[in-house]
Amino acid sequence: MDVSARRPDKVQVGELAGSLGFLLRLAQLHAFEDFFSDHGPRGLKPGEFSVLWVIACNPGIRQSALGQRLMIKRAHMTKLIRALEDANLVSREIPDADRRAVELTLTPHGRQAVDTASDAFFGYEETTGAPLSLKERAQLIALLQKYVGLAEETGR
Amino acid sequence: MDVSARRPDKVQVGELAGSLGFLLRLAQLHAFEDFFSDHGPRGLKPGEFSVLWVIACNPGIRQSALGQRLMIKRAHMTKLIRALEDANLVSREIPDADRRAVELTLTPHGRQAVDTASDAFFGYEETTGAPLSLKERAQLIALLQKYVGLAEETGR
DNA sequence: GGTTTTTTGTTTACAAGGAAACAATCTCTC
DNA sequence: GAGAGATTGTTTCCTTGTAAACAAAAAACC
Repeated sequence: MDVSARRPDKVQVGELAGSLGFLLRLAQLHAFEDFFSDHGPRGLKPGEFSVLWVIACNPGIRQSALGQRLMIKRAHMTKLIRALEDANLVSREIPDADRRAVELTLTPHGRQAVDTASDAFFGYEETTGAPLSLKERAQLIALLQKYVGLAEETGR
Repeated sequence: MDVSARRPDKVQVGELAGSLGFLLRLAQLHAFEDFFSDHGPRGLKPGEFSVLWVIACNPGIRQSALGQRLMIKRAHMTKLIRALEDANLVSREIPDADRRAVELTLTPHGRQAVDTASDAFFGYEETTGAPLSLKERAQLIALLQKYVGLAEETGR
């Protein structure tokens, strides 16, 4: 074998380069790295923003439904929502119809935080996707939407 | 607002559905979920397998180079390699030419583990990608390769 | 109507992964 | 060749996320 193994850019990954799971992991890390370096800590972290955003889109949504759509486990969701409640961004209400559940709404402060952050988040999204052309980026997004079962539900 | 927010399948995510970072996170979780449910705990976890695999492809590779290619931070890499060494799967050797570095090789036991696992891993990969056609899946993989800078290096 | 089963959220204990400070070695410059 | 600075790996502490056991309420069953 040669000495190329010491040069990071010459590392061979063989068949792994065709593995969907592997590529998705790499791509996600890549996207987050972009996000944090460029965009910087503009207050809300991506996870927090997505939770707030979805609550804004679905006022009164339950923790379980939110967690299923965002693929956040219940145990973790509890902590997230608690933290957001402590930060006075969301309010929890237990409906009379089902007293196990928790219905989530944004506080005025939360609504304002989402408003402020959404420009930065979605604006950033436009400019990312470095080595891809706009067309390729759109194609990638469409395929991912289909893969995760999120197609055709955007605008409705 | 309507009551649809309680039905997990009716949750609206708005513009988030077009966010590359969001989709990548969802897709990765989706892929891992597939993997663990179907494939089950066949010994090696995905992360461990990929590390062993890349060491197999690049004998004598250094921890830093491995970490850069796999996007694993140095602090974490130390722990991973330690665990793999304790399991007698890799061996660490400090080269005379640079005594800071650590060069990694598979032990015979490690080589055997990769051989056994690779069929399961790559075989599984073939069958995954549920709602996508074979063509779409190939397209997705090609786009991801380009996005993460892993194109054209597969077969070499 | 009373018992079982399921759903929903919480708690606790842990695993995965990262940031920052550190020590050792190498490299570069003078 | 003697610092100054960069690289490599390790350690410690912290954040993020998960698994499993639990409690409370609803739904299903008989």
